[in-house]
Amino acid sequence: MDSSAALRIFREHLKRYVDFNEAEWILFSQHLNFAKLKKKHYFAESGKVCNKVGFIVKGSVRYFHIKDGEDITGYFSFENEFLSSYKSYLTGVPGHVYVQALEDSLLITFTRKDMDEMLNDPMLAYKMERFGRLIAEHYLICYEDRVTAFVTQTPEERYLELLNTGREILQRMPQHYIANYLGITPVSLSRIRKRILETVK
Amino acid sequence: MDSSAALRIFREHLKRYVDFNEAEWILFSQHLNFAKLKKKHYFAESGKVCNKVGFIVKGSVRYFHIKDGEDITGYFSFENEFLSSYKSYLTGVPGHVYVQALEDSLLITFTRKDMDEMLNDPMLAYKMERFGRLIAEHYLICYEDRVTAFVTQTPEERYLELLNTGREILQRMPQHYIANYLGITPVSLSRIRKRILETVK
DNA sequence: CTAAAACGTTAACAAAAGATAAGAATTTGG
DNA sequence: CCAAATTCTTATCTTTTGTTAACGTTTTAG
Repeated sequence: MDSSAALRIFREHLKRYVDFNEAEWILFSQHLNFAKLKKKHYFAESGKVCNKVGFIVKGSVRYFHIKDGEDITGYFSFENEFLSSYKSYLTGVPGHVYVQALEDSLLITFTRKDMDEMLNDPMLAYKMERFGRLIAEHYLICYEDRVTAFVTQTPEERYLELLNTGREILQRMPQHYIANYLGITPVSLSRIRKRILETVK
Repeated sequence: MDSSAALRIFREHLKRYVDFNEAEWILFSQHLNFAKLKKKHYFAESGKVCNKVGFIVKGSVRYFHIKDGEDITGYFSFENEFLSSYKSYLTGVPGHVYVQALEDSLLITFTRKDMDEMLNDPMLAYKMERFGRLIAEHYLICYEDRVTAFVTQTPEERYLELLNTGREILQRMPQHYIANYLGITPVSLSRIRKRILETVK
């Protein structure tokens, strides 16, 4: 895929959030970069400031933390989703999360510096504030739902819900990552799956 | 407390996010309402669309879900924080959460309709987009941290962290609400507390 | 192609959490 | 002021999860 095809995909996706006119789009796209992220390479690392946001044109990433020497997967992103170590990007403080490509991926990125320039450019400021608001609101809802699931559901219920709504995760992610994502160990998820199979029988 | 004192507090708090000039502030404040919410009364209810956001000048609220006839507390808000059934407010769809005053509370509120008017008013649009963006980013970070805690920490670790960072919750909320907030039962939290006390000895 | 790594299941045991109930202490709401 | 409700702890029992290790299968990387 070439850059212009990637740009088209990105622009199409952004229509959900903001409608840039031609002049605005030209200004905006001047601040965009294209990046290939090879499998297992990092978009963000714990202990480092993440100064950019990416949009996944092709590929996928996982977010993970390292605790007691073990890595624990907390989230995934796929095509047409954004990725960043958001807290670090937003606050400028080093993050605690690793964001790693799960396959060779194609990204469109912009830096915090570019975003600040756009937020300060009278030609773009309004649209960029709006863009930022709608993206943040979108992910706020995602995280709110996830917290609710942890508070109100058992691991088994969370897995059953994933069976209904998380096709992409189920199809594309190994089971031990999914277990972490659900807040349990891989062994425990294996048992839950067995339990469900026996109940269905 | 009278309305103008409440307004001053609100304006002071908003400076963290947006700096309104006098003309903007006059326009903005025309869209604000003052509301007293008596203890145990609801700001939002499951099954209903929540069409407003509030700012707590005085008081506190808890968010809870009802599952199998039991209520499960998921979150709290105190003075100088916003409250809403955000997903419902943002999407216009009925929410699944109850937001209830824990004490007689004083709120400043605005409706979704008012916010939309402001977002469409050329005099205010830019500042309101910015306001919305920064608020959403703030709560996005809160929820991201919370999800990370559920994925990477045990209930005991989450409680120990609350001991370090959650003074307000610990001091103002009964223990069984805190247990729910941590994703466990009240009985389990009581045991964790006992375990910690015995370890310290 | 092949050795190494990664993945998923299962087993056995320990640790933790859920469910239920009882009882004491505290708070509450007329 | 007082009865009722709430809150917290504790005990008992059951269920679930964590931990560790083993094993076969699949995937990966050189």
